[in-house]
Amino acid sequence: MTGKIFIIEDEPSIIQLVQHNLEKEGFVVSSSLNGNEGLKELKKFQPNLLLLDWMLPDLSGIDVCKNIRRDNIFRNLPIIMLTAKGEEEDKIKGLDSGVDDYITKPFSFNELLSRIKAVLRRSDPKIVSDLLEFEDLKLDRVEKRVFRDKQELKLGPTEFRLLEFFLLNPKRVFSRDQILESVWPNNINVEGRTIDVHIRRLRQSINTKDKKELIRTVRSSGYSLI
Amino acid sequence: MTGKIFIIEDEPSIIQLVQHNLEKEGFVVSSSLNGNEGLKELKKFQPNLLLLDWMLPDLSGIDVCKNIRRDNIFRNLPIIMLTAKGEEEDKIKGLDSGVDDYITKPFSFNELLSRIKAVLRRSDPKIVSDLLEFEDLKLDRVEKRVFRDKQELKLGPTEFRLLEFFLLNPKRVFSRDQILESVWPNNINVEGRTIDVHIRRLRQSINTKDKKELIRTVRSSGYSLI
DNA sequence: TTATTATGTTACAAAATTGTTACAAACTAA
DNA sequence: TTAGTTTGTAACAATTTTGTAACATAATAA
Repeated sequence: MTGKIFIIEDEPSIIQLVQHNLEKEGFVVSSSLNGNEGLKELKKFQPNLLLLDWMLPDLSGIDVCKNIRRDNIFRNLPIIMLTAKGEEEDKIKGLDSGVDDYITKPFSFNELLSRIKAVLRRSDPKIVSDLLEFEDLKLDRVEKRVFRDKQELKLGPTEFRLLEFFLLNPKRVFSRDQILESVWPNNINVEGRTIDVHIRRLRQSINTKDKKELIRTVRSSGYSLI
Repeated sequence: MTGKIFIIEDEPSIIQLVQHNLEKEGFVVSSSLNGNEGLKELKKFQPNLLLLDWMLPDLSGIDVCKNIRRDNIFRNLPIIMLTAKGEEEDKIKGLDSGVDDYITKPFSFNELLSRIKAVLRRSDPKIVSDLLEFEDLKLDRVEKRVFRDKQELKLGPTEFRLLEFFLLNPKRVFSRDQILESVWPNNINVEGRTIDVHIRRLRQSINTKDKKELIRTVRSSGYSLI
């Protein structure tokens, strides 16, 4: 999961929720609170998919949509429309607005995620791959398996989640706090050197002999894949 | 059941329901919300069967159907039309539109499934095979019999459904919740270690001596066939 | 250099997860 | 009905995983 998703939605709480969860899934996410600004940002951001609210303070979602469909570059940008329940569902359907899917609020994040995956699978199957790769490392999120150069590695649950986390943003340095928040279950608090020890365990698991170190320590900052 | 099914239908809730259940049955599924886009996607997706809504925002189902029947490659694509109740039933029947079957909304999923199977059985009998296989394991869904390498195994009802479930998605890791939802009858709630015990029973039944273990335990995640 | 701080490494007990067995209740077939 | 299956759950055993402390080593600053 490595695509870019743009959100145009005027409710900050929804953006907050969706953005945070999508980033956890490995997407790069950006957003705007209104239509006009959104259209501008869109071109800079070059997303693989757009989440578009139906009711916006300035333009309507439909206007934005039409605008995009006229554009040469973004004509084929997949769009998922967010609508409040009962909110002119008929209009959305009736109008040939070129929306790829729509979902009515309130929705669960998992429901949204599965639709995003479905739409992306149609437009660009590479993006929704459940296989994370980095150098000679492969992690299969469906089968829960990890390979280094053909050879399967045996990781514990936390080691697996930790590696999965790093693979979603290779090369990027994460602080211990960031790692904690993303890898450990919510409202669990571990303290002290716990993460260091888990890093050590992960290192031991993936560093088969005569293979180069893949986890870099950035002193006083954190760790990263390299 | 290994075929590909494409859906053209403008109500996401119906797509959601049908897609989810068809995938449970082992089909690969993709969809579009309108006729024009659907026709394009169709060619990329190369389905074995098409579920086509009668009322679409742009083209009518009939238009789509005619369009397909003119196509050289998809001339013989089996099509099942979905219609709202009383919605011009006569026309559909009367019209020689080249539809293979139709079903009126609302319909039960099982009703749809049996029609799909019937149509597929005519067009491509291999696809509706009721034989699930994995390595040296064979499960016959019609005769309700299981073989491991020629030798018949005797499974209890729950063991059978459990194995059937795993065979529909071999290698994939399922959580206990997912297993519960798919294998146990709806709104039944079992709790605690029930699933683990059933897994143990299934293991005992299929692990004839000197055969390798086929069910993998993924700690903190669930189980999978392997 | 030395002092200080951050990270690596090891060990271990507690906690969590899974395997296994047994058994009573529910269900089936005859 | 009765005899035989099947099912859910509890109880206990075996195993793995986890967090933390303690000590070693490396990096940095003074």
